[in-house]
Amino acid sequence: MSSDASPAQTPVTLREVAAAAGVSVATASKALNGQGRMKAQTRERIRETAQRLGFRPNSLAQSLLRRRSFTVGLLTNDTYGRFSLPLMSGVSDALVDAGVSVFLCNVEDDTRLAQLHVEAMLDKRVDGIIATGKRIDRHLPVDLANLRIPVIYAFTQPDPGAIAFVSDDAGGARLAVEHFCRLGKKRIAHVTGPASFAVVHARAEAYRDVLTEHGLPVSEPLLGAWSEAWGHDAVAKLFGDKAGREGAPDAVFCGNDQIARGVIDALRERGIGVPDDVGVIGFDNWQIVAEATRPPLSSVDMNLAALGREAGLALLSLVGGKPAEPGIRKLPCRLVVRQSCGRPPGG
Amino acid sequence: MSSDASPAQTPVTLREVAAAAGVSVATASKALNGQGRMKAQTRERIRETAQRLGFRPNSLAQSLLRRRSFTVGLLTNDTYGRFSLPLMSGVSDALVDAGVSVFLCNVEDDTRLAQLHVEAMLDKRVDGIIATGKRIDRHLPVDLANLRIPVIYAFTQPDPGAIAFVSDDAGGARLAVEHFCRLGKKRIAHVTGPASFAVVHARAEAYRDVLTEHGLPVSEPLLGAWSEAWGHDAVAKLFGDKAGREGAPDAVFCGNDQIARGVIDALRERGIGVPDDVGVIGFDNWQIVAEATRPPLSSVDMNLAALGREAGLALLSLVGGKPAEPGIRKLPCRLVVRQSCGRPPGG
DNA sequence: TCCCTCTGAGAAAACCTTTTCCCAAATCGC
DNA sequence: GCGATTTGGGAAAAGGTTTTCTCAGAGGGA
Repeated sequence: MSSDASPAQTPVTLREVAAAAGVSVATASKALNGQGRMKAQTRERIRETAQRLGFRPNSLAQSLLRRRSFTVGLLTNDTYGRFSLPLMSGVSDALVDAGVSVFLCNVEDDTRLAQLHVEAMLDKRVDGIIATGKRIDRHLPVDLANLRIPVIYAFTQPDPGAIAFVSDDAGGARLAVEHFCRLGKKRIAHVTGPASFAVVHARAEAYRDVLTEHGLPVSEPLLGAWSEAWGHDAVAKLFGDKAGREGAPDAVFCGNDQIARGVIDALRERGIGVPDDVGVIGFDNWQIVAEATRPPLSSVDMNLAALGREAGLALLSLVGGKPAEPGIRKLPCRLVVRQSCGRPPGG
Repeated sequence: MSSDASPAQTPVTLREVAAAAGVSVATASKALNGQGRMKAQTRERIRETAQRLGFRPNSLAQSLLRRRSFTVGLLTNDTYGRFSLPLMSGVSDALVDAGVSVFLCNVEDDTRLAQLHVEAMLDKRVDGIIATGKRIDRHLPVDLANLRIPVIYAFTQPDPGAIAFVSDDAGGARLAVEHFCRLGKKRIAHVTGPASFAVVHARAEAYRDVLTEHGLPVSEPLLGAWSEAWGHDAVAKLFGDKAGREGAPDAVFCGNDQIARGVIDALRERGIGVPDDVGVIGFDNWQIVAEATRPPLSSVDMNLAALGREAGLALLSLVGGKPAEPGIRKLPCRLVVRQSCGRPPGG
């Protein structure tokens, strides 16, 4: 019904609607926007005419007038990454209801390219920019500090005085280690990534804190690569020479899911049962990995989509003129329990 | 140098440049665009003024006038997918040099959401749309057939009469199987995904063709899920009851990298050597999986970034008014050789 | 001197919508 | 019946740029 959907070669304008309804463009505009005063009957006639002709206002013209384009730019250097994707999805989700579209710009680590994209976005009068990346402790290769439009940082290192949303890595680590404690694990090891990552230290510290709080022995975290291979090697270090398994860990908290997968595979190869002999928890909750491990991997989820949503809403609020306190907001992680961490003693 | 980069609260307009240079806006416009006639000295003075004030033309105003917005929409239903991402990257790469920005719209499988996004894009006067997805044999949940702007399909099922770019799955399968043949493999198996996927049949047929051409025995492809677990199970079926390994395969061509990973793990658990006893080749070349298998996995790459580039360039050409033949273009895959497929007999 | 052609630059329309101001007619109070 | 208010709707400016048209003056040829 409605919309004679003839493949109109050129979009119908307000002027045409007005002519068809026998009124001026001013009246037509007001009728469609619920502004101005006119007979209800006139308003209805104009509405029907617009509907019949399939009129849709030209967003470009509106933007020009309102100085508001209902577009935002999303800048990332994480092309293939699994971090920025859920985040983007959250951003988009928060914005679509406000009629805001998202320009996606991947800038790799190329300053020139980043500059190019930012200028293109400014020229197109985006209402704001969300900057995101693949690491919480690295800048994008471009300066967004004095841009005269609002900028929100998400999952990337912000400029000083800016507003940023990041995951609470320490909190996430606490979730994992405390879960082990609740399960009665006594010797909990931590195998994680390289020292060059800030999150490695944040999580390691939380790991130590929780163990101390519970009066458990703290063994130094094992730092390595973010890879399965390192998880494998770490098991050799943790369980290697021990005759029997006297002092060996009964739980391993891993810095990401790939390490966890390596750990689980290596444990199985040694005939050590997961989760009965040793519990394992990963980080990132990368579904496709977590569900492919045997048994399926319990993992800390950074709630990146939620983080993206928050960032989107914050930007929207800023664009709407509401001021906001600068600073870094840490959003909580959540523990997704599958089967690799073990069941409670009584369960 | 240049650009007194005061954090100007409002962008500088052509009118201000003109005033500062003591000319009319018309002259200023012509000076900056290399149009019209004027003294070289006048032109230069205007250029310098614009530079000094940091003038950048308002893209919205330009678009309104030119009826060309230098934006395109990228529609996908593959939020987290590893398919659409490289593809997007290729699209963006092809367009950025033309000053074209990309609206990314993820529509999941939600018709209402898709409709919403398409209308938002049309309202914003995108110059064209690229539709992509996670499957070559499925439509997006929205009709893009009569849109009065150009549409290109990439890695998704096109409407009839449209222009589409897809990977040549049969060709990709040939690459893999022929490689096995060159390595002297004689009993090549095929473990792949569910029958509901068109690519499963395309690849299986190519698999059969190549074996027949080489006079090798064809065993029926094993259809299952796209998962590691299925790769595991398939090995049981292929190598299971055989005492010794008389009739067992000496090579397995897998429908994706996860299946291949399952196959390799299962073979190792049985003490069967890869690649010496059995060669394995995967599909998709999902780097993070392919490089984590032991040994690293040889795999067929669909060249999705290149595919995205082609799609972007084709759209650009269409937007530029050049007509193009409708139809489906298949772009070649390439075989990425790592260590799982084996070395040539003489090597 | 007269007519013609360049040269250099400005005025104004166009793109499409929104909003402010304005005005004529109708209604109301008395 | 007269002034004051309300009602219904239009004219015009604004947003920033591009492009077409116009025009004054300068120079050239006869």
